[in-house]
Amino acid sequence: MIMTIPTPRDFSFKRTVMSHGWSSLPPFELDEKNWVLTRVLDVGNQQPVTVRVAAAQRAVTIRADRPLGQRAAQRVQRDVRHILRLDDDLREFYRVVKKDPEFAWIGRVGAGRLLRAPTVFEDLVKLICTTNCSWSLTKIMVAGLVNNLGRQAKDGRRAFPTPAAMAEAPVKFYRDEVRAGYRAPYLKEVAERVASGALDVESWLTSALPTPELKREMKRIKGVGDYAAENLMRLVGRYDGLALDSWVRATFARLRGNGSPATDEQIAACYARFDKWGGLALWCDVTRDWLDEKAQDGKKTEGRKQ
DNA sequence: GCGTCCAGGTCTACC
DNA sequence: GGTAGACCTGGACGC
Repeated sequence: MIMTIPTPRDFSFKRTVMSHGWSSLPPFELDEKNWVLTRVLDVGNQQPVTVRVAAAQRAVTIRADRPLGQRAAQRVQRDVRHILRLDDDLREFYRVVKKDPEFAWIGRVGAGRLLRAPTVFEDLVKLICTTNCSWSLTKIMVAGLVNNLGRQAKDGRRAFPTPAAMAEAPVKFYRDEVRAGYRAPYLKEVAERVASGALDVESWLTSALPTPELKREMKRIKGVGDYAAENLMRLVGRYDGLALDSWVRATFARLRGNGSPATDEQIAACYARFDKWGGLALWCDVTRDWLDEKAQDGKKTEGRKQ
């Protein structure tokens, strides 16, 4: 079954799927040769569906692995729109960066849409799995979650586990199978809170809370600090946090400090002129050459976060 | 192959 | 409010 969704004029499929490391974490799979993004999507109680998403003329095409009813098809289209940020309006961001010759390229190439999961819960869990470890360990942890707890699609691929499935697994599972180490009780706890309804992380997408308050709410989750909260803020559409980690600091030093380390305050000052878009301008700045590097040598995402 | 050291972000206890 | 140490793992390195 094939579906087509029109895309905004300023949308870039490649820039979006390559916007950070999510496309290399299951259930995402990225075919960088043919530029096809594959993943398993949950469509309610029925069996999950594997979809292959690719760019077309001012549109994306979605190939589902089986015929879908109307409701399931709508759910798939909603998820793809959400994942690719097709409904995000970045025109103001592009107007702001256009004024700066060093950043005007962002609007020209359609950068700035950051790939995300169909649910805030999945993004949150994955971000906890990126903290205080190498990217290779993040991949091991996420694969452990998906392979052990995710529901299976027709082709054997698996969806990301539901909060309920994660809540049922014991802490020992997170420690021994997922290799989450000290994060094990954090993952169990957040899954239990979301599954029970005590914590509604999906509401963060439309929250009216001021950014600092929303960030405080995110940081109340064990395992979520400044770095994880500010990255999650970006994925719910708020870009004033810089989400600094060791890779961003080192890349900033290489690009803008002639190799000399900068303080966090100096980094913030560099992007202050972009106001509420500062975090997005920073991220576009430090990842500008990713697509070029891919084109040149197929460089993987190893050695960096996200 | 084995042991040791290091990097990574957050939590907690302490001042 | 700020700071130091612990948490845990994979990878790099030396032997």
